Amino acid sequence: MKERIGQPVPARDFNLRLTLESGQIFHAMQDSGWWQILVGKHLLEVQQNNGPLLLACGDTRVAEEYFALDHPMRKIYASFPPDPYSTEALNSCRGMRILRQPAWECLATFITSSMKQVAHIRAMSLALRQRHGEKVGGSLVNAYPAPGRIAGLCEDDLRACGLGYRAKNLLATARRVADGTIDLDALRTATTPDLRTQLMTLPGVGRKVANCVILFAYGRLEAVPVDVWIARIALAMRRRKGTPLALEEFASRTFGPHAGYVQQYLFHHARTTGKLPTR
DNA sequence: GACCAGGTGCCAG
DNA sequence: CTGGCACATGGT
Repeated sequence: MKERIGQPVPARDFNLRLTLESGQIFHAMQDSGWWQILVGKHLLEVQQNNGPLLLACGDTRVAEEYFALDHPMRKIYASFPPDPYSTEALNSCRGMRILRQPAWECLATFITSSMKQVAHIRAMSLALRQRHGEKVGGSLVNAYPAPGRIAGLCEDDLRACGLGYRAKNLLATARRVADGTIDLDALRTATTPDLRTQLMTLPGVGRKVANCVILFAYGRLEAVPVDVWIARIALAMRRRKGTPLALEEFASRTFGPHAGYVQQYLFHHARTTGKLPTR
């Protein structure tokens, strides 16, 4: 049991555990009361007990950026829709942040997420990291394997990590990133529609995965990934069937300017309680 | 065993 | 444009 103090980082309206367990990232590790989170190859070791974020390892600026401590939470909460279900989700998830993830690991992880439960996504992510990622000193998990690394593997190497039919997609996308067919960094300046169009050219990236990357890695807080839970919720609130795209447009309209935040709170609330809006 | 999971891509009508 | 189906894997 290592004893560490940790440098306090002011963090109002921030709930570390909730944020880490909300289905945005799948590789956070607990180590005797501290959380280890790898941001690319940068190790953060943090904990929170009813107050500031305590940082035992890692750069303060990296932590502030990654945990998005600059997000204007009061303004975001004020923009939540006023219906009872959204209010309930807000109250039960207060302090959950939309992280700023490195683009590649976010993209890759959500390619592997299709038709998988959160626990399975985590298992695949950890297998990929431990078998093919670079070691990082002091970290229980390895870094997410770089595009070039995955590009050099074969489909069976990825299937051995539990990816199933997703192996082909991750491999093909890794090769396109590695050979420069798409430049994830250059896309930062693209408009959201252009960004989405570009991401959706990649194998295994449909509208939902693209929106996850747009929200979780590119910080476009208006993006709304429509998965099975959000579809159920939107259906119950809208009381009219529709295509996934129609449901996304409904959500974008109804959830307001920070619809991505609302989406994440509703998703987590629904997934963990099983409750849906009552019409 | 059936059913479901933070979907995507393809094909028929 | 829409609906239906295959695609791997692992857990109730």
